[in-house]
Amino acid sequence: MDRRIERSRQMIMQAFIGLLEEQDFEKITIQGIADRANVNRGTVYLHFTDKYDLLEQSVETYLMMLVDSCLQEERVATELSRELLIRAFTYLKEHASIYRVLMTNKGSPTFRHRMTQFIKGNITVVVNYMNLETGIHRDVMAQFLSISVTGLIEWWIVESMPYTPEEMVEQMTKILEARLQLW
Amino acid sequence: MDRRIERSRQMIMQAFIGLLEEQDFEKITIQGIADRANVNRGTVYLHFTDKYDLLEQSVETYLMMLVDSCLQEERVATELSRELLIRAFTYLKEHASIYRVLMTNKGSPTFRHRMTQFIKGNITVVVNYMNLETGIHRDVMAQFLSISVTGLIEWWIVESMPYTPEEMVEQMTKILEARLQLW
DNA sequence: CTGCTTTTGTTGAGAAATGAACAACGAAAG
DNA sequence: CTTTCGTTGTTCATTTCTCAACAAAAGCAG
Repeated sequence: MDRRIERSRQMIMQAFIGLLEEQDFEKITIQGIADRANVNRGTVYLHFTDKYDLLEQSVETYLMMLVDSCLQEERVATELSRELLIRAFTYLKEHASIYRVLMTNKGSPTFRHRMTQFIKGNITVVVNYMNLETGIHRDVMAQFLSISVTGLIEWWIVESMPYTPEEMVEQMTKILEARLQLW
Repeated sequence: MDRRIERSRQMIMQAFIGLLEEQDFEKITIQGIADRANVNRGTVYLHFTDKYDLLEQSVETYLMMLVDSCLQEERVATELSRELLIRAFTYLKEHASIYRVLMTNKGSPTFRHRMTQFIKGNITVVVNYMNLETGIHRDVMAQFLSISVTGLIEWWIVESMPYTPEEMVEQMTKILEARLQLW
């Protein structure tokens, strides 16, 4: 397919995220986005109907890029492997500037929400293969795991990644393998 | 003017310099440049006749960008001001990856040569306003100064900029103001 | 409220970039 | 030597992007 399309979309979304880092979503203008992307204003309308569509598509695109980065060869995650998680953390670290904006932007909780949704979809498959102790419902387990992973990732990014991807995954497995007796 | 032109030229030249950093000039292919620039191979031919033209134009363009960066408002340098030199060093530092390649690439001494030429052109004006001690010819003085500046800049870049721009300019003025008695 | 400016979304003509195809050439491999 | 193989430089029809102009809506100062 014509590489101008992908390039224009990329430049526009990048510029948009960049502006989102500096100013409030409502303050951002199409003209400003076009200027920063070094693209004609009309080109923005060629790919996105308006600001809100641009936000939505950006969220979706960057979520998919994150997913693709850790589902390299397997294509289907039948198990929540350590390597997969490490790849995810590593990718996030490499593109921290973008994902920090998407994660922390209070104006739109869309990205974190969509991310949780997606992780839950995948984790549900894994949970269905698990041997659960009696009394634990699979849907509760899936919800618990996905919200935990998302939450840990968000914390890690907000805190400017205080641990390496490996350490984070190590921590997560340790926590999950431990029998937490809080009461 | 159509911003696609400038953008394409930029992307191609950037990709070219990037490749020049990794491999020998003769080993570089138009296809490789196009790939790295994320541009159709035909587009390269739309702007440059061949590899050699691309090298020439890159040298000229990046030299002019360096010049523009330090001739911000004055437009004409009637005096070799400290500020002008600091701006030059600072700009070089900011775009070190590009200018290191252009400066050190043994295959083509073109950039350093053109740079010396240009500096000499400007310094000649300055020298004509100087009060010279008897016996010093203005053309010799101009040649001496321009080759000194270029040489110092080259050394500074090759050595990975061991001093700040301010320190370098300070050093230069000290050297020039000193009465060197070597024999 | 009333101008005044900025931003928006849309249009059309024209320019630039695209992919695909081509013949020609040199280099490497059999 | 002949046969691949990759690169080159060029062409062409098609698509995308650009610029400029426009009317309408939104934002804002007096």
